[in-house]
Amino acid sequence: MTEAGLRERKQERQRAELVRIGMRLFSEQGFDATTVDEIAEAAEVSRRTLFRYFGTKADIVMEWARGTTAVLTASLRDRPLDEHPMDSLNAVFVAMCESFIERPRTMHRVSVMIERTPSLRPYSLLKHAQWEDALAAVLRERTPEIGELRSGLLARIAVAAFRTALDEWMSTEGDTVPTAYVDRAFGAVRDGLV
Amino acid sequence: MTEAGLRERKQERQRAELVRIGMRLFSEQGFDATTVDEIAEAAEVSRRTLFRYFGTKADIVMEWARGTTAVLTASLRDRPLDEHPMDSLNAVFVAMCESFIERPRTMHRVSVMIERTPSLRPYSLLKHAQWEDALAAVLRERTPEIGELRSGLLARIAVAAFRTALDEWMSTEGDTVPTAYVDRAFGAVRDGLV
DNA sequence: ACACAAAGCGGCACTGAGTGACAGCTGACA
DNA sequence: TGTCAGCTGTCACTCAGTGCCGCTTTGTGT
Repeated sequence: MTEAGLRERKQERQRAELVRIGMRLFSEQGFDATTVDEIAEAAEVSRRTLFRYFGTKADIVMEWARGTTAVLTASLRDRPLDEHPMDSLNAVFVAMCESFIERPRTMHRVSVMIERTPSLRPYSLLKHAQWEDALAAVLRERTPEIGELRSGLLARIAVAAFRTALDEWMSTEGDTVPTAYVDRAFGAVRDGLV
Repeated sequence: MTEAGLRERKQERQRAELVRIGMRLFSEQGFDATTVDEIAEAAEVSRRTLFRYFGTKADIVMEWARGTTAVLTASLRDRPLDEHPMDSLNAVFVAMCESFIERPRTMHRVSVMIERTPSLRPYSLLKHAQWEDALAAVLRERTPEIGELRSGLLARIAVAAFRTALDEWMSTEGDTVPTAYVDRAFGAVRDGLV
């Protein structure tokens, strides 16, 4: 049994290709207007095969979203262990914003598109729920004694802060990346909003 | 044009009846295992008519859930103004739980059905987002000087606390209503989780 | 080089959700 | 009581998702 055989790598490429083609068609024609058959045909696989890679059509979008989750969790794993978890989470979201620092307008346009398009709303929320679960898991992995309740709360409150910050920022022109808004929201949480 | 004609009242009753029957079947057999035809047959309407009342199968669950938003906002409006907003929100969620105090097992079964059925997840998140928006709006309506940031954060953190509490409670047998879990989650938030 | 087993793949047929069109019925109102 | 808008059921269709089966590919042992 080879560690990373030809088969596995081929599958990974195929999977990535399907996501790429699917996301392109979705953004061009809309999610509902794009059929699975179209994606399968464009990727030159059978419909049945596509459903072996992705259980549902929405899973293609979720696979794409998983990329952002991976960025966040990797970033959180890099934070010093003696830092307060909420400060780590603050830093993680700020870092994500800063990765778009060269193209603030693009980030603004995409954010508004995703958050303010009604048919896309459920997927955005699904993505945020994915963030919450993944971040809570990393918190427990870093300090197991933190517990389910505390890790779950911290992750959800952090995502809540980010969503609130993004909400404010989306009402602006978006000439700059929303780091200041994120810091302000986390600051409000820290300063005993409670 | 009569204010509340026979037709309108008949429709309202029909609509409520469909929700009642649908929710009963969903909680008995699960959401995916229940077909629209079953619900239609049990309610003695045609499949097509059911789809005129509810655009999708999930809308039946959403209609049921919509009631909860109204309950929450009404409950929040009744809280004393000198109470700390987070305490008001805590009380509001506890009150919602207590309204199910006679049928804790039913609440447990329905909660698990809604939260743990993958195809229902987006709708559950949509419902929570609806709660957040509605509760934030009531907070601003009660004390306009609270501002967008603070009201948004408070509402989202409250819903985060409730979701975390519900998550823990759903892992139990559900012999009792989750009031204790809710209080514990809000307590953790209050006690400077941050 | 050859054979073999396992896994992936495509085709087919099926169920269930959701929709458009059309025809029949019924309640509101003059 | 007749008229008509609006509700209802029937039918036929598209698309998502699944089980089954036979074929092909690929990793592996001899």
